[in-house]
Amino acid sequence: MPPVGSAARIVASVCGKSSNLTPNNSQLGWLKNDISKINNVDDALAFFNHMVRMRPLPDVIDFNQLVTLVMKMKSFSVAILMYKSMCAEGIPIDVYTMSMVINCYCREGRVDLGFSVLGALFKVGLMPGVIIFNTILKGLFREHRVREAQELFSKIIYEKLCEPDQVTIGTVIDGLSKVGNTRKAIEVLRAMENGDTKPNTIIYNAIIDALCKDKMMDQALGLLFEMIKKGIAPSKWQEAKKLWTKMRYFGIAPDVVTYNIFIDSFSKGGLMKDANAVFAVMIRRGETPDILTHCSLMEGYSLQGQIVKARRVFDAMVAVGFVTDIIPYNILIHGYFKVRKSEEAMRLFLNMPCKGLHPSIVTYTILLQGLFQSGRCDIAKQIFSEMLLSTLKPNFYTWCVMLDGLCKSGHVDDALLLLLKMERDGEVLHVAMYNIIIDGFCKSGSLDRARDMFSSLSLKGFDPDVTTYNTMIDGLCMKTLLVEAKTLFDQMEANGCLADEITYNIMLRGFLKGEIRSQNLPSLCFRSPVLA
DNA sequence: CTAGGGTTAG
Repeated sequence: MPPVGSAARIVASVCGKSSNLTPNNSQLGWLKNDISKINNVDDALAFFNHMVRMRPLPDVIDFNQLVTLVMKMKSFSVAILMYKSMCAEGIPIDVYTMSMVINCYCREGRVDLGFSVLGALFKVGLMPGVIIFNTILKGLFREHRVREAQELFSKIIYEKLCEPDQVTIGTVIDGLSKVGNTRKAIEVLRAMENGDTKPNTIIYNAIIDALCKDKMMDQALGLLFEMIKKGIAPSKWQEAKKLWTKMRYFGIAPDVVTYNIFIDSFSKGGLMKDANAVFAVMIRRGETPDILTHCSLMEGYSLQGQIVKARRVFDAMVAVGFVTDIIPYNILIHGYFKVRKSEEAMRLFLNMPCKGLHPSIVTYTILLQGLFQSGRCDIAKQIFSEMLLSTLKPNFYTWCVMLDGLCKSGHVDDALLLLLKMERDGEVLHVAMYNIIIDGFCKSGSLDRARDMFSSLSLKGFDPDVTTYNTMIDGLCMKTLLVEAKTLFDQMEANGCLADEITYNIMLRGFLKGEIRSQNLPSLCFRSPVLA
């Protein structure tokens, strides 16, 4: 953590004195008026700097309002800087200020620092209320610290740390749902239905969303096994429908979010008829579709390759001024690449700045992936180097797309060079990146290099994952090195890495293709979920 | 008149 003392000077040096938003205390209520006019972080910082220097000091509420504004702009680090500066300058702070700072830390994935502010809060004799506990609960779930979140929830209830409310229980239900523990989430919901704090729309939405996403998982698996008929309705989906019915029984109205969840889920599952049916219901019940509703429909059509329909939704969104965000662009660009219309995708990309929208790292990642897939790897490389000169930083997905694109376009050595450069530059690396290179080696006939990289993984501090093994086993099977493949398969299980459907498919295909009725085959068949 | 929970893109 940076030292606290110099924060005010940092603020002062960052913002300078160029702002035209200078406090003017000639009239009563000037401060709130001016704060409400601020619409960017620089002005907020400049205004904060002036407030700090005013005598008498503005009220703590004024400071809090400014911090609220900065948080709405998602500039959490700036809000934290303001808080530290206030502490250093001896400006009074209250529970509101501290709860916001705790939230800032939580939103940045630093719930640990949130706890330290909580400690500071106790130290100055303040007591956290239910809101602060809710914030911390959310922060724990956000960092997948489910155990600790559940423990805190228990403490809240059994040690009466505070009186839990709808938000407390909603946060817990949402957190459990998001890690796939819908069973437990529904348990909490049942308890709630019988308790004093009744569930509301938000709580039902959280579970319905989780159930819909489970349905997607079922569908994906079904597709993988090529066993499903269209319109399959797995158990989880029935559960979602039951909840939907139940909501109405309890007199809890579905809202835009509820409809969006269903539309999004149907769209992603390729069930556009159902998505449109829900859309119609939504309209009939007087709910207004929003940006997300349209994005979901657009994505649904895109995924189905119905780019004309997707474009129609996009144009309709533009017409009503809905396209204030890059996400619709990203979805449509992805859609054009999907139907191999890379020129139109590029055209959209180049047009974004004219609309005052700037491509994000996600846009670039979509673009690079599309260009590689359509065989235009020279342009991809060029755009990538241009991007490196901008302020956008490649993330995990971007790196993977680049490495994979280079490998699949026959530039395995360039991919390796890129990975080595990433190692040198201290990029955050992941075993998935090595898997891509290993696959590239296997597919380009350099099995030895694949083996070398595989065995060097542990030296670099990475454990092979199921994909690493699958890749290597596949490479060995391709060369009908079945004994070595089987050895690796056994080693995989011995190392506690569980084989998945893909592993079995690879093994079976390899052994069958090799026309070797190995003694291992019967046992493989028996254990394969495909044939079981 | 200031603090907390739900649905979008790679």
